[in-house]
Amino acid sequence: MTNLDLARLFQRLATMLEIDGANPFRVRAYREAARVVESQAEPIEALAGEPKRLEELPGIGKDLAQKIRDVVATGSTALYDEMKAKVPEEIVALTELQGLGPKRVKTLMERLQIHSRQDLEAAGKTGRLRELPGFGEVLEQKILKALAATREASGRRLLAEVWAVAHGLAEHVAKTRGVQQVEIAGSFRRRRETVGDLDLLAAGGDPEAVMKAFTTHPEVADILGLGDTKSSVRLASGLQVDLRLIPPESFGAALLYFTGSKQHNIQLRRIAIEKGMSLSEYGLARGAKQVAGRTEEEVYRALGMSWVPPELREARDEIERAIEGRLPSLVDLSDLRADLHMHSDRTDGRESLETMVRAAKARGHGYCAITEHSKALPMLKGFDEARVRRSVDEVAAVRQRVPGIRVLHGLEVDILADGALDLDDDTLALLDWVVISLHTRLGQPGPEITARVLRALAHPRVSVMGHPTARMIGGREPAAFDMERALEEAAARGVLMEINAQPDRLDLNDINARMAHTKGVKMVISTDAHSVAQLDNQRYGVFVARRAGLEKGDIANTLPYEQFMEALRRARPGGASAGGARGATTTAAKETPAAARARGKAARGKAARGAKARPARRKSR
DNA sequence: GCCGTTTTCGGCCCGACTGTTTTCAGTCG
Ligand SMILES: Nc1nc2c(ncn2[C@H]2C[C@H](O)[C@@H](COP(=O)(O)OP(=O)(O)OP(=O)(O)O)O2)c(=O)[nH]1
Ligand SMILES: [Mg+2]
Ligand SMILES: [Mg+2]
Ligand SMILES: [Zn+2]
Repeated sequence: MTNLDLARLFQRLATMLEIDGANPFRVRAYREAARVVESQAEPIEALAGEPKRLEELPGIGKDLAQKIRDVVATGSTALYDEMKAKVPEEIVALTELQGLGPKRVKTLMERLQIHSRQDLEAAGKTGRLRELPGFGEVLEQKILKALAATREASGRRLLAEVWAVAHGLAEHVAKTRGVQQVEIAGSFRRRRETVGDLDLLAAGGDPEAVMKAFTTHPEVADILGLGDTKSSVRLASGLQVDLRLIPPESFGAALLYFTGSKQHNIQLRRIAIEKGMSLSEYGLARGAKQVAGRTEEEVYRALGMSWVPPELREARDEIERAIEGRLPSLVDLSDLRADLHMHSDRTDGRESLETMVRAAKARGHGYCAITEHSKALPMLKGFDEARVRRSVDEVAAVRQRVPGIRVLHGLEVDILADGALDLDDDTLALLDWVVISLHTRLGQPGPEITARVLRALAHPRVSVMGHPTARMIGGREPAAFDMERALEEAAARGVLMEINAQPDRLDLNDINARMAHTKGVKMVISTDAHSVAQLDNQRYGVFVARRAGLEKGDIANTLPYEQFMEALRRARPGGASAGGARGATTTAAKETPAAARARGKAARGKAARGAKARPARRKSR
């Protein structure tokens, strides 16, 4: 049972308890346990086997720890079975409909024996909902409308998918007369990989005029709520957008509130209470006296801590660190100097190798790697050994034609079902940069795929593991290998891990990247671009890194070229890059060691020196 | 149900909008 499965069960149990009328704080405890379980990098299953480990998690005490152990062992726990008899599991999903919370769902269940969306729709269509206490005609219509909307239209979306519309709406609101400031807040500002809605914050202007401008935007299909300080709309695409309007003197406190996360807000508010104050979106106050509120910094400072970057506001350990002044100095997009995972039309990319290299250079990169697929993916024209040999000259030619950027001759080599690599060692030796990836047999059971990954990571020519789990957001589940062991192996062997920046991959994700960091693994942020436009996705990878709390020094492709190659040589003395990729048009006269090997010449000298300079780190395990 | 250099009991974040509530509960952010 994965952490996500466990979290979902406790989330469901919380709602069942809530519908049953349980103490709201008890309900909150179950929700909090679900959140904590979901945010753990290590499998809870494993922790459950060791004494006291679960109880060490915040928000999980004796009781919840035991219930988690029950679920891990048997798939359920007595309370869950008991609640299931009272509150059918299917009922829980009804609370996702707007306007239906635990109380009304309880009424539906008890008065009309409604158990499913179908039951609810039938009752609505025959006008039976409006009769119920706490219901009415308006709500009945609202429910019918919510039922008609597809799950997809109202579900979460990729951050990249809403990037443009978010900025468009913010600009629209900002143009309204009198409006002084507009920010996109919520999960968007925290750069979560998906967002449930958009949350806009504005200050200044006449409330009526601002709300009117907002709700009459051409994309707005439906107005869900309309007040003086807060309105909600649904766009034609189904995306919900909330606008909060606040006086300028409260803008910082409001931005803090509206950025969240909810749990971060609650923790800050508790600290305010401890200090004899009260925090809301209007400001931090001692009694009737405003203490802070114009800027976020002001509020954090008044609470005794430093400003927390939005990406870290997830109620993990950021408040503790902000108090102690131990917040990381997060990596920034402008720190990146390379893109080390790119495809061209030689395999499944859209543009030529030269076009991709020029585009990487135009984005300010000092070096890049071209990494076509290998032969395990014949549909994508994956390279076999002969094709790699021809590629050596193709890359050399591009180095000639595009001065000012170093080009690593790389490949994205498939990890075969047994953990062997898709190309022979002599061929791998032609490469400056070896990305290894899982693309096939992703459904292998945990032990099998763990062994497969560990074997692949142990290959001396490997530079980096690409999109490690192969998950697709909203699609494929992550491969079931033991990430902790894989990261330990990578750390011991100096293999890098990729943070793949494709908006629907983001792999490693923030949780795994955080664990990688604690294991001492360095990472690279790469776009895996199949077109020039996709080179701009790098920022989404940076967001993942920032959410993981990573600094510039944790990301290898922030290094200048020479230092990057030197670090690779040190970390991978037997590796693909042992000799260094010397090819660039500026030094085109010099042959790269890889190229030399390609023509059967010895390039032993440089590789050996690299190895001698610093032996491989080997961590005992 | 969790938690604790103020507590092992008694707190647990705080505010906006809606509809039917005949004075505010329910839901949501
Ligand atoms: N203090 C407090 N703030 C809340 C609460 N619920 C939401 N907020 C704040 C923090 C949230 O980040 C912000 C926006 O609410 P959303 O429901 O849109 O959540 P968020 O954007 O974080 O995630 P999302 O991707 O939309 O699901 O409002 C709450 O119960 N208490
Ligand atoms: Mg939101
Ligand atoms: Mg919202
Ligand atoms: Zn791939």
